[in-house]
Amino acid sequence: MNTLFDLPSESPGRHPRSGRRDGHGEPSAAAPVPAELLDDLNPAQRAAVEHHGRPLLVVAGAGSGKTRVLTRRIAYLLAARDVHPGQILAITFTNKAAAEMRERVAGLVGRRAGAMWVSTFHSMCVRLLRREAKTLEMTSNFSIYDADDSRRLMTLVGRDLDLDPKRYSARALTAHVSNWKNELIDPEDAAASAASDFERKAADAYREYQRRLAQAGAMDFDDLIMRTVELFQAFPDVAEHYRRRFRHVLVDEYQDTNHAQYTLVRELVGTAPTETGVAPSELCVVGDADQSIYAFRGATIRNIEEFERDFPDARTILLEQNYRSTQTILSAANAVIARNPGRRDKRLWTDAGDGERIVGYVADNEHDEAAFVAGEIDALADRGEATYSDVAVFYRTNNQSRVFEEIFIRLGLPYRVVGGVRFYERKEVRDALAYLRVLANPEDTVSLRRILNVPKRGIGDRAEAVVATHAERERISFAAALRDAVEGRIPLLNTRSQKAVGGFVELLDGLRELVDEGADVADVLEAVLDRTGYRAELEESKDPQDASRLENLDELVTVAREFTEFAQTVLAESGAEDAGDEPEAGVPEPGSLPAFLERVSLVADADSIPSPDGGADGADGGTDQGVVTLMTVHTAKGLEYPVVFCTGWEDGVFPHLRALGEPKELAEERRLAYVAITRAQRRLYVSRALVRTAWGQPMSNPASRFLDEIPEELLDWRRQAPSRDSGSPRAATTWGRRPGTGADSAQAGLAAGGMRTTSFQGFGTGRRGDAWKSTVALKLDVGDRVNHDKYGLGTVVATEGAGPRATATIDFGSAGTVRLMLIGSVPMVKL
DNA sequence: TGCAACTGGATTTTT
DNA sequence: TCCAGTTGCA
Repeated sequence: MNTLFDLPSESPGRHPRSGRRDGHGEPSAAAPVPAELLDDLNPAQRAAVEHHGRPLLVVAGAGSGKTRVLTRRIAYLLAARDVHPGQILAITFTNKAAAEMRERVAGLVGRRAGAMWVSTFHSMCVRLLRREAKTLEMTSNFSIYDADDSRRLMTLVGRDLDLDPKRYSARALTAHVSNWKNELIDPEDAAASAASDFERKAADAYREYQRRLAQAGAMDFDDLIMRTVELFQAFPDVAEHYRRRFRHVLVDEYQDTNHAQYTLVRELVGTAPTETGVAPSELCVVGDADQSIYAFRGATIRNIEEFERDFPDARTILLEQNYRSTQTILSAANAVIARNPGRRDKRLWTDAGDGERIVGYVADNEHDEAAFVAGEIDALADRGEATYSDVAVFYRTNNQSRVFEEIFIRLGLPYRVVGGVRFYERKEVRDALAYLRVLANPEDTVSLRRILNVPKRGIGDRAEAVVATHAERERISFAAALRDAVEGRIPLLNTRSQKAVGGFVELLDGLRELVDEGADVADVLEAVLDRTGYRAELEESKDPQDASRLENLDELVTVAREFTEFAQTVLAESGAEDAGDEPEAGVPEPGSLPAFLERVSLVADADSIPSPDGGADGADGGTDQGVVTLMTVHTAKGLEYPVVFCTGWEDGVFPHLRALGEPKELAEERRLAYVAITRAQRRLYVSRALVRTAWGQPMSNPASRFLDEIPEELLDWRRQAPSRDSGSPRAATTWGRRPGTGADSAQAGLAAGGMRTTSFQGFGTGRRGDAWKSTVALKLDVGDRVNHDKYGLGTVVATEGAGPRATATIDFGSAGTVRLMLIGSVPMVKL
């Protein structure tokens, strides 16, 4: 969590880490000579740094020195082109990236870096929106709702609109709304273009959701972007103000931008001079289409693919020389990604030599796979070829971490799982923050209702509903309705509840007094935990989970404490020279409650990933060997490790089951595979399991098609699948290497149009040598009618395979079209 | 109101 | 299998 405090720099001239070597082999700080900034760059990198004028797209392959180019370019703008730091806006996706960029630029140019804006899309927008709140006629004090808050709000909306929570789950609705916002579609447009029952209802929900957000003085993550775009489009003078200010805009990870973000960038830099003659700003975007793995969150790869069309005069520079991996690893990555259709050809290369071959392993099951990984890590450590912190284990989905944890614990291998439930997503942390949010913004309904009865104080669902109804009827906020309740103006509320509500309101008032007196955030937080009885309740509990909840709350208090102290140090340091600086409009006072809330809302804690270069920043370094890092491939993006284990390379796992029938999703999975491979510096392992237990059922999984796409000669198979003619009882299921050509289109054709693929299997694992129950439960032909326990009535539209591999594709009407395996206990009868 | 039993669903997740 | 969210009962 150490990047929590050093970004963005709110007060110009502040740069807590200046003077510190940044450890990236950059030229020394202070006044750099322009030539020195170019010295150690390759020709393509240099061109990207020196380029000026037209919009620039830097296509930066994995490990090609992307951050180096960005930071050097900024330093070069300052040193050689006489650009003022205040004219620079650099946008990233993560705080971590922003912090790194800021730090590295500071290492190059020193204190001047402080005046740049280096921030994430979201914090930049928050800053703009708070500043321009008056223009938009909203409070500058708005709460920021994350996915969980949004879902809660949507649940309320769904109930209000009488939507069946099964058909219209808050989850599905918020996803839909998010997509609309990413596309800059407002509720009216959404309603107008709704093409299905679901969309019409979702559009209704969208409108109501927005109304309630506004009422609560809140914005969700997507709003931050969308509203900023609206701001620029509705008020050209505001847009012009910022364009005049930011003459240089740099965007990192451009392949991950969604439509709204793209539009925002476009509005910011402009494409033609304004009426008053402000020319477009200089734009430089950096990215790699092959590493676009967030389409499911609205990122659209088209932004980078069509950059030259969007910005007609643009120049593109390709960075293909890789400084991270061996040629073997790069060749594997190149071969896999080359299978994606319609991509710009790009081939990573290195002069670092071939290195070791990639080790392949076919395990009997996931436990066997984990044992292999653990054994291999042990062996590498024993031989002194790697320390634990050199090693990362990747998997597709979080639940796959379990088997690794089990065996690592058993063997005493130090490890750390990154991801999963994050700190700020923990219930107790969110509860505590909800109190703070209500104190900062009394109208924040979602937070208010969250803590209304937490800890339990006798305000149950009924009481809450009565108050909510009152609020609706009187067209007042929930907070105001609570006050009405206290004053006995809600007849339906019984006296006991009324008393309880009274106590709650009093509690909040008391806490708010504390805030008004200017108490430190940490003290307010302590007061919350004490006065509510939250801490006492956890302390009394015997549940061991509650002990860790307590620890988390203590950690939160520490974070708050450090936040205040940091702000005070900065104020003290900058006080002298920056006196006379007016507080910037819209920026919360450093160290204040709103500032703290903003920070924790916009910070993810992926920051706590132990750095592989030995300088583990986690507190759990344990041994001098560090710890092995376990994470999903998604979290691994942007990281690198000397030794990488790619596990679970099975069709249905990676690529994920739900991607198998969708060429677009399959392409994204392949990019994910590409990301996984290119994380490795020296050694790469790829493994799969023949049988894997999923949802309590053992599943036989064929080899991942991505495995087949790695050229044979790069692979050193440590263990192969038993061959077809080995005569073993398992022979019938051999999933040997399929002819690895064009399999995608065939698969795609098989599973067309949003089809779901499910298999039901009821046999034991091969390991124990069980004979196959090769009885096919149902013999089906095209046209047969069936009744399935789950999907209901259906018609067989296709059959494939025979014996244990027989499958049928069945159209269940409104329940969808499903491909089922027919082996074992199929919950379905033929009619 | 609060607890226990039940049901259904189940990727990935920078902010 | 495991979790969260809902329902039914004291």
